[in-house]
Amino acid sequence: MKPTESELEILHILWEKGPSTVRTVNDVLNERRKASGQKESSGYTTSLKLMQIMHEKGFVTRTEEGRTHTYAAAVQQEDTQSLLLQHFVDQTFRGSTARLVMQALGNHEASAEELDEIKALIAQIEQNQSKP
Amino acid sequence: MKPTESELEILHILWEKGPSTVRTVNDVLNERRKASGQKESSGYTTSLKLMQIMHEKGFVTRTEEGRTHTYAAAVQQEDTQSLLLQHFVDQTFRGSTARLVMQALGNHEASAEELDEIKALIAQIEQNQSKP
DNA sequence: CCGTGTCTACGAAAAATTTCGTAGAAAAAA
DNA sequence: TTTTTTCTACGAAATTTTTCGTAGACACGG
Repeated sequence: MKPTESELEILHILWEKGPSTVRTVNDVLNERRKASGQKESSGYTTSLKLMQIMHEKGFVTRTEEGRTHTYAAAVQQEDTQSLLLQHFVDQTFRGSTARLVMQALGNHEASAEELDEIKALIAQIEQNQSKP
Repeated sequence: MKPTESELEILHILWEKGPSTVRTVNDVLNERRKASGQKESSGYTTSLKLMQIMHEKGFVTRTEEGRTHTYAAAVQQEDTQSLLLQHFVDQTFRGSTARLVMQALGNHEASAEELDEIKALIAQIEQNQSKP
């Protein structure tokens, strides 16, 4: 299943910081929102509610430590990104991964190192294609 | 501004088929939805309403021909994809285009021709980087 | 001419997502 | 101990997006 936009924000924090309390997540969330200036800060109970919903959906696990709960991501970052990417490619590029990559490389300037990484990856894929 | 999911579906049809009536768009929409089996078919007035909203938002233009209206995309496909891509990279890969590309190339098998295209593009970018 | 079908406009229901207010329990501070 | 803060639970607003029902105008076939 696909996490919503807000759920994804929280997942990123859990992936990066590891298991965390609602308080921590909410603080980081608001720092980031403040830094980027894209969204409003949200109240504590908003994050709490979201994380409870994510728990119901199975996106996070929860352990009780005394009064407070500690949440941890229950889904892998790469799996989730892969799932979202699939949807995005279908929706925005009508399934053409090549178009997506071209657009991505065309717009944003990737560093020389990143380009090298990508070249290496392509070479590897070609290897596998020639020797199946 | 960013089109919603449904609005994007309609834009794809207008980009591909050129200026079209609501009837045509709705038919194609339902064919595609039926083919992929992902979503339910939607009624005529649903598409009509969506396209009216898109007109208000400026995503499409509209010309009256007798009783019926013909709609055309008012935004460029590449511009829109670029905008959506920007949001998606920020949201899902926290801004790392390189990660996105790696993930995209890693998951889906691109054809040899596509890989060649991408390699050519990378070469071109490297050209521009060495000669700024 | 008359019924039937198709078109637009419009409001509002339905669904999905996000946000918050309040209550009660537990902890911490005073 | 008393007060204040901090937690969870929960329901329900507020928002956004999608869908549909209905009405009135026009066209077309019979």
